[in-house]
Amino acid sequence: MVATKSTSNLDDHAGYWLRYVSNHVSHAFAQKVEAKGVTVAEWVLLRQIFEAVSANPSQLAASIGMTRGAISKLIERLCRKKLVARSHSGDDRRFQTVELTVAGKLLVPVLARLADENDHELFGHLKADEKTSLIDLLQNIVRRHGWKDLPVE
Amino acid sequence: MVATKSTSNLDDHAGYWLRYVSNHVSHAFAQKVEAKGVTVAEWVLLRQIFEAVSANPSQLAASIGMTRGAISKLIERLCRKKLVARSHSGDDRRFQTVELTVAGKLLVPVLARLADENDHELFGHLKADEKTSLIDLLQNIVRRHGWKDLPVE
DNA sequence: GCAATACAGTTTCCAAGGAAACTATTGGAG
DNA sequence: CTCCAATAGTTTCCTTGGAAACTGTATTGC
Repeated sequence: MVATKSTSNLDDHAGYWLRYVSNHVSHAFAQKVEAKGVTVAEWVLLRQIFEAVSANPSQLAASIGMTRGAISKLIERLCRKKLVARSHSGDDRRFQTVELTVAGKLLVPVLARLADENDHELFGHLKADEKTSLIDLLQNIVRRHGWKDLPVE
Repeated sequence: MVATKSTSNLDDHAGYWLRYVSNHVSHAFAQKVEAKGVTVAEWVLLRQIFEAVSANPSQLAASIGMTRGAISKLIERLCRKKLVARSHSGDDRRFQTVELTVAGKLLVPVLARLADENDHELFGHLKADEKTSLIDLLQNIVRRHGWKDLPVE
């Protein structure tokens, strides 16, 4: 008969290590993009707009997994930095369209390069199959739980 | 000659998926512990004090990877919740000792149970070797980069 | 046509954590 | 002994993001 530990070991939790590594990765990346005057959240949003070409705040909020309020403020900040622009293009005046400015379009590849560098610094030592199986495993978890959004924080 | 993509695919970054999954895991756990009136950061701190039996704020800050200021506030909150207690035990009056109260000691196993549940919900579908290899891989990354702290946010 | 409702975006209020200044205590150099 | 640097903890200020109330626009039911 084996006694059950009253309090299991924190180290056994995958979530613990996931968060541990994830936080370090984000933090390292934050320092890199900070030099370009951008936060991680801003990068994620820029990247999303870049991919979508243009989108409205609500779509962005849903795809990024932030509230509409947070996105509203984030867009406001990016507008002030002249990286994106808002407009009322459609006939329904409730909707806006958010697009990258020229400066924004120029910045995205620069930031993407930093993201590549960061990934390489932190995961570059993994063998190719180790990295793909890690990503596969994580994607499987996402699929399995039906997560659709892309949470930022 | 193959053209280089100007902007690599976000999905290729392990960091992206790591953060994606990690955020969801933390969020799910936050909702579970919220019912016990505790935040994730508070749980991490309680857990750390539980393991150390007693410690001073600076040690806790270092081991948890938060600033001393943040720890100070966190301890203050836990004191108000009667889960930990501060005292000036040593002869050096700059140091304090933080210990779990009886209520705190009783709560830790309850929260640990929730952590187990959460881990099982989110990673329970993995085969045993998949899970251990995931954890090994993450621990390797930590070791390789010499990270010693345990960042919370 | 006109409420009532729904929806997009904004704003307000709040909690949390980092940076750095601040207080109190200790140890050391002279 | 005294002044100064180092250290532990606290506090202040600031940024960020969520919750939920709020504004403005469109749609629907009557």
